[in-house]
Order: sequence, then C-alpha cells, then structure tokens
Amino acid sequence: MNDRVVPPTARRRRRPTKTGVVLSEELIVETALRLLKEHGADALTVRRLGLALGADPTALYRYFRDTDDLLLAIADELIGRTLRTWRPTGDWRADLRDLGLRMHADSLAHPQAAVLSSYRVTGRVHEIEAVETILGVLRGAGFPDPEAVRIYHAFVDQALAFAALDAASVALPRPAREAEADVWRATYARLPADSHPHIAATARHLVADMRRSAYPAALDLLLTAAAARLAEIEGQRTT
Amino acid sequence: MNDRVVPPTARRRRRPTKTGVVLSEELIVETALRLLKEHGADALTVRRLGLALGADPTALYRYFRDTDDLLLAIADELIGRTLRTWRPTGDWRADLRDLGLRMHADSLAHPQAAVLSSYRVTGRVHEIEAVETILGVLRGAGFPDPEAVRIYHAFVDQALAFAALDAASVALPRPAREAEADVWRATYARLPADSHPHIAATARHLVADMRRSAYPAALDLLLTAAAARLAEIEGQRTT
DNA sequence: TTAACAGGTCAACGCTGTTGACATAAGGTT
DNA sequence: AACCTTATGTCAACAGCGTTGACCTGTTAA
Repeated sequence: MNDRVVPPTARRRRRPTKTGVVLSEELIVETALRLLKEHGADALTVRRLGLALGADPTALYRYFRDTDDLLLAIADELIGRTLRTWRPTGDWRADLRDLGLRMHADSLAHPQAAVLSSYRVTGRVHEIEAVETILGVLRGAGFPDPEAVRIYHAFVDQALAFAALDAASVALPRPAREAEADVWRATYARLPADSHPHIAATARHLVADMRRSAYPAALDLLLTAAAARLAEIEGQRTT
Repeated sequence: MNDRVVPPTARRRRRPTKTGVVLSEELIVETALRLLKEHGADALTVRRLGLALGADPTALYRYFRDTDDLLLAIADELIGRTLRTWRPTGDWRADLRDLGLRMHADSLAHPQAAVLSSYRVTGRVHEIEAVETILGVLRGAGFPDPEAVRIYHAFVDQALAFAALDAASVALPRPAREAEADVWRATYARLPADSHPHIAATARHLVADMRRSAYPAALDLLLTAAAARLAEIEGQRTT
C-alpha cells in the first residue's frame, strides 16, 4: 500500500516543480486526457505523463495511490463532462436516447480512457450525480421502483458496454484497426454461397452495417421494449 | 514485422524442446487459456507462458507473430467452444436467448481472455461459423435481409459488449473488485434523501440489482423489441 | 525566526515484449 | 546411408514499464 497520497482537502503546500509548474489533481487528470487523446493509450505511462507535466514522473504518486487510482479519476471526469452537456426535455424516452448517444459519443472522443475505465464503479461525485439523474427520469416517467432500477441498470450497462466495445476498436493500433475493417470485405464477402449461404446472401448488408456501431440500433430496441413495458404497467394500473 | 512464423499447414518438422515437449498452435492456446483461468490476466506473459509450456519463451514467436496474434487465436477458440455446446431447437427467439446467455456465461468462465479479445474480429473459422449460424436463425425466422443483419449486429455486439463488461469486473484484482462491490452499500445506500431522493428511494433495489449482470434483462428487452418488429413486418406482408 | 513536513527528485528494482544471432535435429533427396 | 536444407528451439540483450525508499528543499504555521 502506498501512503504518500495526501487527501486533496488537506493539501496546502504547493511546491513548484523544477520547471515551475504547480501540480494538482485536476492538472494531472487533464494532462492525462490530453495525452490519451493526442498520442493514444500507449502514450499514457507514468514517465510520459511526468514529462508532459514538466515534473518528475514519480511526483504523481503524491496525488494518486497508483495508476488505477488515476484511472478512476479520469473516468469520473469523463462522466462529468457528458452530464454537463446534456439537456433533458422531460420526454423520458427522448432524453434517455440522447443521453445514451452522448455517453457513447463522448467515450469515442476519448477511446483510450473509455476502454480503461468504462467498466469501473468510481463512487465519485459525477457518477453519483448521473445515477440520481437517470433514476429520476425513469421514476418520473412512471416506472415503479423495481422496474426503474432494472431498466436503469440495463440502460447504463448497455451504454457503458457498447462505449467500451466501440472505443476498443477505435483505440486499436492503426494497422490492426485497418486489418479488422478489411476482414469483412476480404474474408466474409468472398465466402461461397454453397458453404455459407446466409453470409453470401447478406454480404452486401454485412459490409455496410458492420462498419458502423450497433449501439444506436440496440439502444432503440431497448427503449422500444421499455416503452412497451411502461404501457403495459399503466394499462394494469387503470383497470 | 515478424517473419519467423511459418503457416500451420507448412509445418512439418516438430522439434522437441529441452524438456521434451512438442509445441503446436493448439497446445500453446490451451496452455494460455489454462494460465489465464488459473492465475489471472496478469499471469499471461510471454515468459510465464514459456515456463508453463516447458519451452524457451521466445519459441512462441515461431507460432504467433506477436502477443496480439496469440490473443486472436485464443478468442477464436472461445467462440468455437461456445458454439459447440449450443443446441438450436428451431424457435428463433429461444435459440438466440440461449446462445446469448451461453456466450455471456462462457466469457465469464474465461474472463481474462474475454476482456482482451471480445472486441476483436478474428476472421477465423469459428467466428465465421458463428456468423453463418446466427444469420441463418434470423433469416429462417422471417426477417428480411437488411433487418436480419441489423438485428444480428445488435445481438452479437450486445452479447460481446456485456461479456467484456462483466468479464472485466470479474477479472479485476481481488481487492479492487471487493472495493467496487462495497461502493453500492457503503456509498450509494447511505446518501441522504434530501440531496439524492431517487437513489435513496430505490437504494434497496439498487444494492440487490447492481450485484447481478444486467445482460439477461438487456437481452430480453432486445428480443422483445425484435419480436415486435417481426410481427409488424409479417403484418405488412399479408396486407 | 524557526521547525515540521508536504511534496518534488533521484536511483534502483524486477518485470515486460521483442529482436537478432546462433545451434541443432528433422526429414527430404540423393 | 550420408548429406544438406531449414524449421524451430535457445540465448543474450534492449528499451521501456510501474513502483518504492531515501533524500532534499521550499512553504507554511507557530
């Protein structure tokens, strides 16, 4: 265990580094996000982060226990950014659709961070705010509590899961990524109809569809089913 | 680029290692899966794999370009294993539900491998077989080709995405995993009702629901919406 | 003015994937 | 049966990784 970290609230002395930079949790998280965005997931190493900050790499360990702790801070910052740009209208289905697509899009804007952090429960402020907001939308729409939680869970995990899946593709090293795109054209689209009739029959659609994310389609399927369930519940209630 | 690899078909000479083991692609993949299962994701390193095989670590590079290439081979082997235990009945909805749950369960049985490989397109034999089979189920059910591809894509990517998401949780180092489980009880369940009314009202359900995977619920929502769409299509066809 | 100590720095640890050079046994050819 | 080619196992080395303990120094509270 690492006991070098001082809780942020107790931090008072801020000593500049050799290059004159004054470090802080926020500065480190921002710099890490910039590094990820500009140079890819492999660029986020303790040494490179130190270099980008203008500080000795090991100065990080005064702010975060280890790289995993830094990762959770990055994850929470991403949640916060997404939530900040979202404007709910009161129409639960449209609002959830919008939020889901935003979470997905924002993850793809920082694929390297999304890949590393989307499956983590941070328990930090922004995450808590997001949970509260989404539950509010569902309960406001009329879902009873157990149903609201069930749909909340499916909705959020679907968004996070697809965000991670698609971010992982985007985050692949360039050659590997191009190789994957080619597989559909070069391998699947060329399979003979007698051995693989279904692939051959739909090859045209496959090539076109597989290059896009399936998330919008999957999200709409989920919301459609949820709406049907809500109608069912309200039908029961009035009878 | 690494040109040490000889295509499997051209392999003729098999020279035993110092310890007498005769290497092969299959043996390496199996050993890698065993390592992952028994000792976790961090245990899969070139050196440890060499040790487990009873060979010099670098002998691997005669069979796989690099560790990524090995990973794809592992991924395809997992697909094959899942498909092999699946028995379709002819009822498309039940069959897809069963297949989805199997893919998910098998991934969780090898979480480390699933995390690393579920977002990859391997283009290898088992994957091709899976694509052909699932498309066959959907086309057989009566979905027109573009719709079949759309639903295929959403179904498969959702299964893979949830598999990766849930596998990632399972694959966390033990202390981190326990810390996450605690967050729901220790942080969320204790938020006061005046600042976080929706969380407070549903805390009981949250604690119970969030410890399970949301995949079965999400899968059922997807299949429900797909069935509704099929009914709609067939309605149009007869009018 | 001074004493305490947060926090920046440095050197070192054991680990990683990967490469190039080398050694040798398998197996087709003669 | 001897030979030659070459597939493939081995070895040493490289650069880079996260992390730690020891050290040093500027900031701040008293």
